[in-house]
Amino acid sequence: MQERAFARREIVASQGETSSFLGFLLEGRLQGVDFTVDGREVGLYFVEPGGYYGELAIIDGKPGAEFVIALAKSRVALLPREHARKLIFANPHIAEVLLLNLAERVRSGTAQRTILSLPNVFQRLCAQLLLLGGNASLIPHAPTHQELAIMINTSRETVTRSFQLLQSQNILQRDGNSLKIIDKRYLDGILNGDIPPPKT
Amino acid sequence: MQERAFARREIVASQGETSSFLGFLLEGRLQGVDFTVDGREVGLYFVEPGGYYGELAIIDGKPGAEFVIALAKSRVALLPREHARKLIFANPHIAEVLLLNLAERVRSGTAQRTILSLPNVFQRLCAQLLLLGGNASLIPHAPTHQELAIMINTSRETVTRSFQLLQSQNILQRDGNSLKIIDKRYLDGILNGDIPPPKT
DNA sequence: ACTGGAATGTGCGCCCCGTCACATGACTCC
DNA sequence: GGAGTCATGTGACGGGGCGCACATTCCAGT
Repeated sequence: MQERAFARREIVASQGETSSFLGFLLEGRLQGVDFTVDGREVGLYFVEPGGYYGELAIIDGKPGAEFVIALAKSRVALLPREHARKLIFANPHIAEVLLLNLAERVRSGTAQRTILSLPNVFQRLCAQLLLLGGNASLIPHAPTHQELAIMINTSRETVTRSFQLLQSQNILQRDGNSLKIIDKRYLDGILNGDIPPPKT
Repeated sequence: MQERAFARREIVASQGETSSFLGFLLEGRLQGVDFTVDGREVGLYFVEPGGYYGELAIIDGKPGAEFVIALAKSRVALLPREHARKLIFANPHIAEVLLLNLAERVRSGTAQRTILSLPNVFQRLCAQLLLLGGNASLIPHAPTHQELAIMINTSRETVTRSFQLLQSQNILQRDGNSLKIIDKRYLDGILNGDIPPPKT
């Protein structure tokens, strides 16, 4: 298993290519992105340290449906495809783990889909922030406004404006490269409609 | 393996319940739906005959994240959970098939996500119709406008209006319960921007 | 420390489409 | 075959937010 480093904005895996590796993210942050026919970027998922990418190609041998891009300087460990396949099918235990992981992938995809259905951009942003934060209140290597925007189907400008609002209300705080969620309850409130999304 | 029939609009599997069956759709059409906190319906996926639902619960034992509803009168074959699990883990070949199927599920989820990123409703509708049709030009048991609307994040009225347009241009044709795509090239054209989406 | 590029911040006009309200048409079930 | 329910059609209105344009700030690399 070899290790490789990627600079910010570097392409980790290309759409249309059958990756010959299963990649584990050791450090940094990755994003799966697709492009619509008209050139618009679409954010599919984030990969956090401890996560991985490229399982689909390992399983079905089909070319990747998306690009994987390093959002921050990242280190990944690469497991060759054949090696990975042997590992999986020789050991039913590993196969089960993989199944569990894939199931988790489907579930997180569903969660993201549900976020997208929120009619209001501000709500979508709050939901995405909660998802990013998980239980922790600190989000290291925070994605840029643009990277967030394509995840929640909106424009970069609108994300900026929403951030302004959140920061001025002391809900959110920027700390260099990280993002700190001060008032999680407010985000929750926006999400389920207890607090109406602000006008401008 | 027992068989069960569901009437239109009947709930096949409930959100929050750990299903104890893997269900194969023999006939009809199912839809996976979720609800946002504010009660809005969200369409996640369609299940066509030959497809199945409830694999996630079989794999990870967690409760279903969504409802599964019969869009038309449907028949399903139910395989008990423990039975399914034994089948899967006893036979590495079956496990691989399941992995392949799950991978396909992830890929189709990604495709749906990409559709959602199209800024124009009319484009999203055309994309969804192409996806529904697959290679065939006939869509049996066509979903209602409402059911389509929640798949592509729009309102029922807008779908109706778009349908009016498509039918008046002889792109699409309704035939009772089925839908016939007359001019597939037009839909493709709308999708990749060769043909600009009509104004009203 | 400089400097160029990236990221963020902000005003403004326009238009798509969500929502409401209601009409009409289609199917099912007594 | 009548009645009630569900699906489809259609107009009017209003606002959210996209897109454009530009200013400012941050930061990495030399």
